[in-house]
Amino acid sequence: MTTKRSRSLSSAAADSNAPQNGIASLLSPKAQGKRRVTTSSPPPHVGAPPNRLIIAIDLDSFYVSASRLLDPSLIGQPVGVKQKGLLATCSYEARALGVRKLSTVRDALRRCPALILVDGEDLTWYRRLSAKVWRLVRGVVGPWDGKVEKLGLDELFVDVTEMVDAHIRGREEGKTREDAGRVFFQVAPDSEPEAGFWYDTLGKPIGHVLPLDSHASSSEDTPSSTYRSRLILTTHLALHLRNLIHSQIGLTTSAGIAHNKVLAKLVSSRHKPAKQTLFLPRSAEDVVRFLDDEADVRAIMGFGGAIVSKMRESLGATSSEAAANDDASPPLSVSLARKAFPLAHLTTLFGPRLGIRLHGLLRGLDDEEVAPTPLYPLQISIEDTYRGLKGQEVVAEQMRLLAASLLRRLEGELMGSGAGMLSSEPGKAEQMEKQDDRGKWQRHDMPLFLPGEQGNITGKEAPISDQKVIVRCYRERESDPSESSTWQRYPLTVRLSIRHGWGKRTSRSTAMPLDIFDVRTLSRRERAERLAGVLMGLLLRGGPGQGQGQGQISGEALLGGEGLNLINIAALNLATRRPAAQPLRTFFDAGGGGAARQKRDSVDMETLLQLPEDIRREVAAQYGIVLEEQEAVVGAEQESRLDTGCEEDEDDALWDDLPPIPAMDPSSPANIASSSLVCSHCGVAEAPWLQHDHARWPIYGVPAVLLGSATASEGSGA
DNA sequence: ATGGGTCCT
DNA sequence: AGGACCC
Repeated sequence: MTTKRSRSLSSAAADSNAPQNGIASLLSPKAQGKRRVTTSSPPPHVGAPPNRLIIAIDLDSFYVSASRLLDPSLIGQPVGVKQKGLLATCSYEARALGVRKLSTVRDALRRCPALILVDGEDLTWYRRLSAKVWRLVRGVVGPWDGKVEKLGLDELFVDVTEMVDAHIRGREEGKTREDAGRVFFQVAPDSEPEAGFWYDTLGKPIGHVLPLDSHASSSEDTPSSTYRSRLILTTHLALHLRNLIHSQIGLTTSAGIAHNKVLAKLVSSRHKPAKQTLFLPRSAEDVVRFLDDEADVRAIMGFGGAIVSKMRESLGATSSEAAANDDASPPLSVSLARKAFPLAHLTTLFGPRLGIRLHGLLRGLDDEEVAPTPLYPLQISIEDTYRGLKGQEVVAEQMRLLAASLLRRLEGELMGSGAGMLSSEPGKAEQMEKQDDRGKWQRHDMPLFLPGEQGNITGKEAPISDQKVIVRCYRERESDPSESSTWQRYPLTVRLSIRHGWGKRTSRSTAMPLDIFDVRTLSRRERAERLAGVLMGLLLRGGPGQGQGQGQISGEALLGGEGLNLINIAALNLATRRPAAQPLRTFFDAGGGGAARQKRDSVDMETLLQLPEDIRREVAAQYGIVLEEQEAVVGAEQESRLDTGCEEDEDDALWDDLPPIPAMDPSSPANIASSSLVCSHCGVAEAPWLQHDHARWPIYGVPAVLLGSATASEGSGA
């Protein structure tokens, strides 16, 4: 995106279908050139590069397969993995006996008394295995700037464009090994025994191909045979990755290969388990025809419950009245959605950005990049559900339990020894890790508990009538944290979310008490106690401001009507370095917001201006935007952004080094008007509205008496 | 429904 | 802080 491509405004109204990543991207540059002469030029697309090669990988019935790695006696058996009263997933053997994913445990047992239940509420093992798969794949494609994105625990998106094209370049330059009509695809730049795979040069794809007649008739013209062969080569790479996951980790996968994420994911589920599918359309009509096979728009990633229900509502207003409810009504088909919702309709319902995106999705257009999953997550949270949790002590007790288990997770996932986890060779280290891991896990059989129908005293759970049913739980033996292990990330914020019997979630957040990081001097119980204290404070005494009008979260939540239904605790805002002490929040609230917000507001215009011209005009007209003016404004913004070059934050940098006070330039007259604003005690220049706090809590924003002690406690309202 | 996650507004 | 999406 470095060079600004000249925009040919003369491009005819051509086709709103012609495409960001539709059929234009299926044409080689050469073919595009030809097409440009005969018809009109496709709108220049600024953004996702065309011609991407995307693999979507799906781990087959992941919870079941992962459980089987821990407990081989589950192999070949009907297995259901339960979370509370539901089956999160079940084995294919169970499905053959009539068990359905997401059915209630009671239903499943009725249909299949032999069903073996596995506890899936503690995700530790699944999370670890999932991360291992991600690291394995990233280890292969990473060196080529390949991107690997995790979606949930059991799906990956992989962008292998660079990797495949590098191979093809090497092959054109005669740098690859060939033998009897076969070529070696070397997947690691300089591996000792060459890592990679052989493929034949006949150009036959591996696995299934859609649309069905797509590969049979190989007309030479459109789309370009080069692009087709790149996709076909990608099927070999996909198989290689899947073989790797199977041999190194022991999981089978399904995969889809296409030129964008949405289509790759769609085809990956067309042939299931342990199969792969290539999407190889010859035209935009092929794409649309393929999508029209879907009876439910919800199959398209991006169409969720809220969107579909809003669409159905809007449809019901003009056609039938019975569209009110989600569940009972028949699904909205892709073809109906496309015909009934022209662009203007979608942008009216959902705004320009989302509207345009959905409009594209209905035509198979998706320029969303594969976003590499970072080494550490952006947030870590735990939650549990209840049946009307009431009473301050009862709630406090649960809070302690949840706090302790959050701390266990933070220690497990955010502590380590610096460079430890990176790029281990697939050979020994992985094997060691594998065996190590599994030895520490033990099975415990617990009686089955299900949410009770009749109100019970704890408000939690009641055993179902048949006491003989057991649930297999797998737990890791706790091991001592090694001496060299230190925090790699520090969550600066903790957020409490709750749900009452009735309504939606509400949440609020505050600074993380810093002594939870003191693993050497404080026991987990002690640290959990402190965290739980902060959380109870959040629950009881309303929001950060004093006179908050909407304090629905407080008081009555503990005693009133229905009690708590859900508690979720999240650790977020993960910094790379340990904060010195509690930051002054007011400082950031005052200083930080403005520039970033402005930037974000301008994004809408930028994306609007990047659209194909006809769509841009249509949306602009609908919103009364004068395009010429906006082009000038955005252009100026882009240039000034280059000038300043000071990007600043990038989340951690802001928080890292320093207590916040020096972050504001004290020498700037705009900020500090007179020397009377310099603190008489410590000499730090302070904005007027902070003088009071600063006097109470010099420098670090905590009371001075706490600075000497080993652990500065939270400096919140004392 | 569950026990998580992501990004956008 | 809440809402949408994903699994």
